[in-house]
Amino acid sequence: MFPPVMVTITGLDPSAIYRVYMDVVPADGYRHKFTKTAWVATGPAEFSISNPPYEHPNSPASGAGWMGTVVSFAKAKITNNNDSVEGNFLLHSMHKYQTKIIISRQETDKKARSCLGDHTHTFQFEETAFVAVTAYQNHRVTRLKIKNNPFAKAFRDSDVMAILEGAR
Amino acid sequence: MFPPVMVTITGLDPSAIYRVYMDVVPADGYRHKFTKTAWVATGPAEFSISNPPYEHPNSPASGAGWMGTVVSFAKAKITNNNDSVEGNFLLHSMHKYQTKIIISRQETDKKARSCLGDHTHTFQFEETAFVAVTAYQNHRVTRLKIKNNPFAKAFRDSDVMAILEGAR
DNA sequence: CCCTTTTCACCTAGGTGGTAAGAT
DNA sequence: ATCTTACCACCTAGGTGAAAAGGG
Repeated sequence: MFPPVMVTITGLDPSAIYRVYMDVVPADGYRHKFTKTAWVATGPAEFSISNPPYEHPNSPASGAGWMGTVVSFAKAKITNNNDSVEGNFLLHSMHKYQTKIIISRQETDKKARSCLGDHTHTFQFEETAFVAVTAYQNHRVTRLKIKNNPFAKAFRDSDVMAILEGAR
Repeated sequence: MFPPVMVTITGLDPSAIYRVYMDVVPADGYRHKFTKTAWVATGPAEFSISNPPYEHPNSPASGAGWMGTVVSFAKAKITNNNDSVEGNFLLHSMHKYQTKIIISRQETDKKARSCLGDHTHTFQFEETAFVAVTAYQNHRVTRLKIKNNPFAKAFRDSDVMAILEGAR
């Protein structure tokens, strides 16, 4: 996923141990289609696929560790392939999703561990909503990605880019 | 370090949490020199540098997790540079070292945590001994590395390799 | 017609020993 | 003379969108 979801975390107990997850969930109940300049709903969504949350590679870590830096989920991957490796989010193309961040405190006491809900908080960010595609539908998105992703440098400062800019 | 130190671990409590470390420590008290075909001691060692053990990236993990696979320390690095990043082993060139594996069980009970020695075991492997160098002294070592390290493929099946083989 | 898959050139990022120059 | 440093070509490994081919 690019650009990656990046969060800063505050308010943790510095010495407690936490696991941090990112989840990708349906943002609405429709299938979408890109028409001219905007996405429009074209019908009901496919049956939602259940994906386990992606655990951040730094997990588990202390509250102090999580709060010290920007937590980036750059390694999280999405796919439309049923045979994809574990750890990727299996999504429906042309469907709208958004991301959640889950922060779960690890209890050392076994009794406390049984009531897990009390120590887990979920944060949903509407601004992360996106439509999954197999090919870009909007040249402005393509340009945004090429401009900002280091791995797309080959497509910057090129004739293609100049033409796209001119066509804006 | 190549070839990497690789270990298999047995006898852990599958559900307990462990941290696994590799340490690099002096193997003797001498400075060495390569003469014709063998390393010989040439005098007393430099003052030993203290390096913290390298924690395996999978740490912490359950006993079941550690025992399921080969534990490889391929990412561990050695250096002779004082300004090197944290996490590298700072060694004296022309000195002999060997590696240790440290397995430490994490106690949830705070009282047990205070007497850490009881739950930490160290394993020293004489067969991992090596002399740190800034340039290879022995063509057989060079050949061994080129033959087995994927990143040295450029030097395989080449004129250089043929010449070295002939000179054996 | 619309969406998906495959292959590609072109990057980032970083691990090899060789080689020549530098340092003591 | 001996050891060290800096730079290099050449790899592994994998993340980009473009373009052409495939599928329903």
